Order: sequence, then C-alpha cells, then structure tokens
Amino acid sequence: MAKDLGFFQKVYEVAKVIPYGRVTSYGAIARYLGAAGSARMVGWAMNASHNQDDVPAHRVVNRLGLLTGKHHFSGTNLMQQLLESEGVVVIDNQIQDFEKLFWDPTLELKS
DNA sequence: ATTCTGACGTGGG
DNA sequence: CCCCACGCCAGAA
Repeated sequence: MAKDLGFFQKVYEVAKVIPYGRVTSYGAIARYLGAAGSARMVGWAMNASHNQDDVPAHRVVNRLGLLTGKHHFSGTNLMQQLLESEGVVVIDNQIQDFEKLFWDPTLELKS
C-alpha cells in the first residue's frame, strides 16, 4: 500500500497511527518518510489535512513540543484543549513531559 | 512560467 | 547560552 499515496497522504497515514494521548514532531514524521530536511512539508501537509477528518493534527507539534500550529485550528486554544482532553498537559503552548509523550514513528512503526 | 511563503530543523557565530 | 541564517520542497498568487 501507500504507493499511490503522495507525500501528503503518507503524512496522513502516519498521523492517523499516532496513539491516543501521544504526540510527535513534524521532523520525526518527515524523517520517517525519508524527507528528513523537509519537515516544513509535513506541516504543510497537515495544513491540507483539514480535509481529512482522521488526521489528528493536534497530536503533531514541533520538536520542542510547542503547539506552533494551534493558531491554525478553529479557535485559539482548540488544539490545546484537544490535547488536554487526551490527558496531555499543556502549559503556555508547551507540552509537559513531551519526551515521555513523544511518539517516534521511526521507532514505533519502522515498518 | 516565476516568485513567495510556510504548522520545521539544524548548524554556525 | 542566545541569536541569526540557511536548507527543503510543495502549493498558491
């Protein structure tokens, strides 16, 4: 599978696999897709993910665990609310225990 | 067709 | 330790 899928679709596939209450970074996904230096594209893909309902973009943050794209969500802190709703503690756009909640597709999926 | 921008990341000073 | 600049590639104007 995933042969007809473009870069965006691949990102969606990975994002969909992110476990509940877990988070990952754009760079991690990009690296998993083989586009290590193209972390930006992952974010761009996420932007288009608005079309996809199964893509939990709120679980994807930058490598610092900051909700950089929260402004792109409906409200201003909808992203934070969604994360907290999953048990993720977010303070001032910063995910607490980010290292602990971090989910690396390269390590977990690594298919 | 060209130009610019963008939800990042890494490296260098 | 903090600040600045560059790289990456795809979509939109």
